[in-house]
Amino acid sequence: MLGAHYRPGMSSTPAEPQSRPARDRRSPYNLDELLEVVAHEFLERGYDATSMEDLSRATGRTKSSIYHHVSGKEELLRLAVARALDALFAVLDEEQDRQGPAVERLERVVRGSARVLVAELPYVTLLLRVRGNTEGEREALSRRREFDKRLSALVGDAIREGDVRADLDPRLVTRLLFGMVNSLVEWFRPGGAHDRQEVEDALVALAFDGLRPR
Amino acid sequence: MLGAHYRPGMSSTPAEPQSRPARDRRSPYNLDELLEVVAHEFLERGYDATSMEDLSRATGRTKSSIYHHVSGKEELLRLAVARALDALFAVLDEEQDRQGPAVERLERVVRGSARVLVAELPYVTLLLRVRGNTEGEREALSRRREFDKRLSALVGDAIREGDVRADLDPRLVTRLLFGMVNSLVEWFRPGGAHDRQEVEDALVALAFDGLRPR
DNA sequence: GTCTATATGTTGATAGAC
DNA sequence: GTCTATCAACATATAGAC
Repeated sequence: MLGAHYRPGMSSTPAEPQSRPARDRRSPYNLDELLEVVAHEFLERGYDATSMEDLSRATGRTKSSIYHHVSGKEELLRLAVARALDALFAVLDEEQDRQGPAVERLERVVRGSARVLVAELPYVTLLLRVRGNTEGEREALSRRREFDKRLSALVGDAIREGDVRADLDPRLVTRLLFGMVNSLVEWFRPGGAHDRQEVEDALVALAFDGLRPR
Repeated sequence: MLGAHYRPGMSSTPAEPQSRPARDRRSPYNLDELLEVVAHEFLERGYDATSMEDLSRATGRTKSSIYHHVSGKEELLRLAVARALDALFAVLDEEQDRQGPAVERLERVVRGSARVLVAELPYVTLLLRVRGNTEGEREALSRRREFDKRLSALVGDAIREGDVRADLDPRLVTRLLFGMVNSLVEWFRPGGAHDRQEVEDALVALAFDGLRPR
């Protein structure tokens, strides 16, 4: 049965003496390109189930060559999730010192987050799967909590200004709202059934006006 | 720093010759109890990062003893996620042959799903993290897709009956709605800041009526 | 049903030539 | 900056006594 009991490292060509890449996918060294391939591999099998051998194959370089550029597997994850966090914070920072009702800033943050999720899909997906096993992951979680706190404050402002219903706890609302936004990473794929704009609009429509026709 | 750089298997007592349990947590063999501990361990570190050695320690049994009852680590995951799937399908099956408007059945399914998520939190969380690495995981994903299909049909019915807005794609709405529901597993903890009923009500309020005051 | 002991392979990472 | 070769630690899983 195809793929049954497949485990990373259970190479299909065990005769191969070492980690020689199957084909030449190399290009002049470039961290961005390396991270792109690495993130893809981490997503496909999960971080822990992906071996440096897998990364070697996927990047068309030997393990040693990868170790020449980064300290190890953990740093690769750290670099990938930092990319996601930087992009997400950029959205918040842009709205931070803007004028206007909080509810409008909130809507723009929802749209901006959705756009970042789509634009940086692999990196954000990795970020959302981080569990805090290592120091690097715990730092990422800490930055995520800071992000969530600022979101919560924004929702709180919108409630106080009377543009968001006041019968629900702001922290609870924030969690559910961005739980919905973040769930995009579970199914959204570029070129899939729904395009970016349609998803963004549906997200805002559902979040602000709900399922029932008005 | 407590737990810094902790990795499974990096035992804090490396002098220990073998997998002897630190304390006696054993009880007459019981699959339910075993699964409960196992699910907890899988959640804490992730499935791949949890070794049989970790499970041995956590259950107060040796690895061999665990292998006496199950074929291996993969079967433990299979049993755990099957539990979640059975509970979720039970919710749908209960509504399946009920009368009344689809929108009311949809609300009950949302509430029922949220209740299952909370009641079977570890198992559902594991289910939602399954990526399809092994045959057992792929079977779980297949059952999940079947579940999502039935949800989508229910949303479609509610739209046709005019009780859910018709300007949004039913599949897209289903994904966002249950993305929000499923996001509970990321933060809900029994005894935490919010209780089950509050969360359930907020979920339904947000889903059906949205953030804006009516 | 639990244990001790061990087989067998993979893992992340390093040494050192080119 | 890439390679070949290799390591020590750890993984899943099994054998067989009690």
